[in-house]
Amino acid sequence: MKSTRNTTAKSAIQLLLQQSSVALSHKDIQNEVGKLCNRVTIYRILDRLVEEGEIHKIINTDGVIKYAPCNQCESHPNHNHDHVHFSCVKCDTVTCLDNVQPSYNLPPDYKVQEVNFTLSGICPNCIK
Amino acid sequence: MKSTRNTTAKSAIQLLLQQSSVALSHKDIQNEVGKLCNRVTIYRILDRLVEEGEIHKIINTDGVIKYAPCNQCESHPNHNHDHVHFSCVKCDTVTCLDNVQPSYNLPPDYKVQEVNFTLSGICPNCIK
DNA sequence: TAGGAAATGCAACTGAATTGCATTAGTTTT
DNA sequence: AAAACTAATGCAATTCAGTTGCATTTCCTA
Repeated sequence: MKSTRNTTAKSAIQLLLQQSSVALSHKDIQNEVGKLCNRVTIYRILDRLVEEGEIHKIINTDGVIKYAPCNQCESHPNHNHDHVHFSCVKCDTVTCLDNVQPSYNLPPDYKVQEVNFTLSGICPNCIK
Repeated sequence: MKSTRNTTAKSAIQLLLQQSSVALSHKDIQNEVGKLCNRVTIYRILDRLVEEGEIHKIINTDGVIKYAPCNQCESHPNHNHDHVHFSCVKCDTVTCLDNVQPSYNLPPDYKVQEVNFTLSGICPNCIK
């Protein structure tokens, strides 16, 4: 059986994501961890964390992939990620709005597995 | 003043999109038009069509960019693209659900400019 | 139909992401 | 505590999507 290990790089990246108020891209993380580990390793660690359900992937409206921790995963074992993300065009940050759940009425015969809902505009920090 | 011209390649691509029931990626279009025009030209034509408001861009959940015509643009001059897109994981097609408009309750001080709402799962064609 | 500008083709370039493989470092077992 | 197993890492090379510069072509209009 395949196991997963706790390495220093993995722990550092996981902590980084948990302490960040916004979602981080691969490049953000690379800038932050510096020479702690290789560029390629960051890709692989992020894949692993997604696989393990520790973080989730967000595709921003500009196509850039960002990552954020799954805040509600502990409390909800069968968690889904159907909350709203907000992408600020001014400060270029992506935030998880964990409490905002969108509603919609689909035609019959569509079976939804995942939801990806991103709003873009001006965030409260930038609107002032 | 800058004008825009109707070239054979542009017309062909526009027709292709209008006649397609699903959104098309750059690669889809390239396969379809064959040697009619260059790879780079397709990129530039798609940019132009988006600019002109003839088509809109959809970022799929896997990060692939797809394009679809703006069906309601003629009737709604100040149209927005806040309808739902459905991405089928089985047949890998993206469809515009023009009539499905999501609703959500944002915290105050968020100013929304654009909406990007993509559901993924199994489409009616594949569920049978 | 002639002139000016938009559009195209081609080649080169950029940057993000992936792959293969040798090496390193967690984890488990004795 | 040392050995052994294998996940994880680093590095170099590669792939792929998308962009840019520039010479040439094609469209439009005056």
